[in-house]
Formats: sequence, structure tokens, C-alpha cells
Amino acid sequence: MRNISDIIEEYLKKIMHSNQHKIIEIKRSEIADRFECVPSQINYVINTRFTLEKGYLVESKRGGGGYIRISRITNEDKAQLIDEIIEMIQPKISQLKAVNILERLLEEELITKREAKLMVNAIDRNTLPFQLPLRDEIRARIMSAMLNALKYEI
Amino acid sequence: MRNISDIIEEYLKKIMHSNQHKIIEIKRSEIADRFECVPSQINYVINTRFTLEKGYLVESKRGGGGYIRISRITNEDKAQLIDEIIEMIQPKISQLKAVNILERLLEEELITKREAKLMVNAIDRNTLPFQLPLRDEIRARIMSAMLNALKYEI
DNA sequence: GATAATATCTGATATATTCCGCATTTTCCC
DNA sequence: GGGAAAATGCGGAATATATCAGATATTATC
Repeated sequence: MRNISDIIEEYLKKIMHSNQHKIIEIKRSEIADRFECVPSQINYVINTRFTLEKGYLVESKRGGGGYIRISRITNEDKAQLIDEIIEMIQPKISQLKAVNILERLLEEELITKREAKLMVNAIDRNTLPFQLPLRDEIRARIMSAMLNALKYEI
Repeated sequence: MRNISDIIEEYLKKIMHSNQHKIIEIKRSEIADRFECVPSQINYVINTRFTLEKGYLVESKRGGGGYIRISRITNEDKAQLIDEIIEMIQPKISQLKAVNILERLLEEELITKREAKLMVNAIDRNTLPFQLPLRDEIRARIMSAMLNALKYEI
């Protein structure tokens, strides 16, 4: 007998694959009712089986009209490269090194010129009003966040 | 089944876009009757979905002959729009308002989905490890820097 | 059997929607 | 000029929905 988490996971993947766009939108309470468990059980299933590393993007909205939306996403090689870059820049990175990384991504056509310029501006020393080493730490955080946004196509 | 606020929002946007000048004038009570909700529900929809950050201007008149008028703010000049947004967000901006601005720029096709996502991640509260109001101030600076990168074509 | 990993649920918290009850403004009529 | 009708605005309560930390239970591994 499998556990309720496996059953819910299987159900969600089934309805996702039957959807041409590989995207589903659910209400926690409805799924919980259907499988006779508490609503936060759905959170557990989603947080453990539908992660970015496994190729899913989860978005949600609280309150009346709330929902949970799960999308399938792709492009593992690029994701891996970006993960390596993110790991490289922890826990802080200088502006010069950051710009070099962005130039590399531009050369490999993983980002556009506009995106490069946007990111360069976001992490410029004039944008971040802190002393070193805090400025380099904040720069690493912002850089990582932006790179994370590039890992997958939707 | 979606909630009544989303339905009213969609209806208002539809009649606005079918209008060449992107301006509509409504009576609260008429819309409320049409969608079978209380009149103040219209206030809620307008106050949350038709904000300045999202590119709308709302005017109204109470009393007999009262109305609500909603206009789409149009900007012929992209650089001017971005300058106005940069001015709007000084000296600090909340994450919600920033996201609304980016959605507006996305709607007007001034930025791509990827660029929007990149910027949303850069200014997310999880990226900026500060207490309020400093976090909103840093957010404004990063946002301004990124918007400045978009003012002109490369 | 001890420990680690995973699963399930509780209770608190965050966010969004809907409506109530009243305030305010404007127009019309006597 | 005053009162009634026609209109919108708003603070707050109630309700609807999701997330999350942590406690506890179950299962897996050694």
C-alpha cells in the first residue's frame, strides 16, 4: 500500500501530462478533500516532489480566489551551468568578476545584450550603497537571484 | 470557477480595450447589478487592479450623475515613461508595487517575460536581507538602475 | 534497538476577497 | 434654503485561501 503522498503526486502528474501545456492550477482544499487529508499535506507533496531541481515551477496565490499553479519546465544543461556559476559567486563577488561572468553568458548567447545591461546596472557599485565586504555580498545575492530566473524557459 | 473580482476586472479591461481611446466611464451600481454583487465590490476591484503602478488613472464623482472613469495611461515616449516610473518609485517602493510596474511594462511589451522575471527576482524580499524601510529603499535603487538600462535600444 | 529519513498533522501567520454600515458629495425638487 | 434621492468612498469585520515551523508518527537503514 503506497502512502498518500505518492498517490497525490501521481494524480497531479497524471493531470499535468494530460494537459497539452503541462501546466495545472489547483486548489489545495479541493485536492485535500478528494484524498481525505489535511490541506497542508498538499504543501508537503508539492514542496518535496515538484521542485525546481526536478523540473517544476510552482506559483501560488493566497486568499479568496487562491490557487496553486504548477508548470513543467525544461533545459537541464543550461540550468546546470547557471547553478555552477551561482555556486562560484557565493558568498560574495566583486563587480569586476560579476561583469566578466555576464560577458561570458553574453558570448555564449545565454543572455541578450539588454539582459546583460540590465544586470550590470542592478549590481553596479553605484546602485548598492554599502561598504565592502557587504556590497560584494549583496551583489552576490542579487546576481544569484537574477541568474536563477534564467535557468529555465517557461 | 474564478472569483467575482477577476471576472469584473476582465470585463472592464475588455470594454476598455474595445474603446479606441482606452477610457471608460461606468456607474458603480450598474456594474454591481450586472454582476450581482454589492456596489463597494467595484471599489475593491478598481483599487486593487486599476492602480497607477499598473498604468491606470481613476477619476470619480459622487452624487447624482456620479460616475467612475478609468483611463489607460499612454506614453508615446518610452524613455519618458521609464523616467516617470523611476520618479514614482523614489525613494522607496514595496515589492507588490514594483511587481505591478513590471507587469505593466510587460503588458505594453516594453520588456520580455524573461526580463520581467529577472527583475522580479532581483528585487524580491528574499533577495534583499534588510529590515523595512531599508529593504524598500534598496529595492527602489536596484529597480531604477535596471529601468535605466531599458530606456534606449542598444 | 538506535538513528535517520520521510510522512502527516497542528496551529499560527500571511494574503486576498466580500460585504456591512456608515460617511460624504452632488443633484433635484418643493 | 432644506430635505430627499442619487450617487461614490471607506474602515473594518468576516470569510476564504495559502504558507510555514514544529511536533509527532511512520518507515527505512544500519
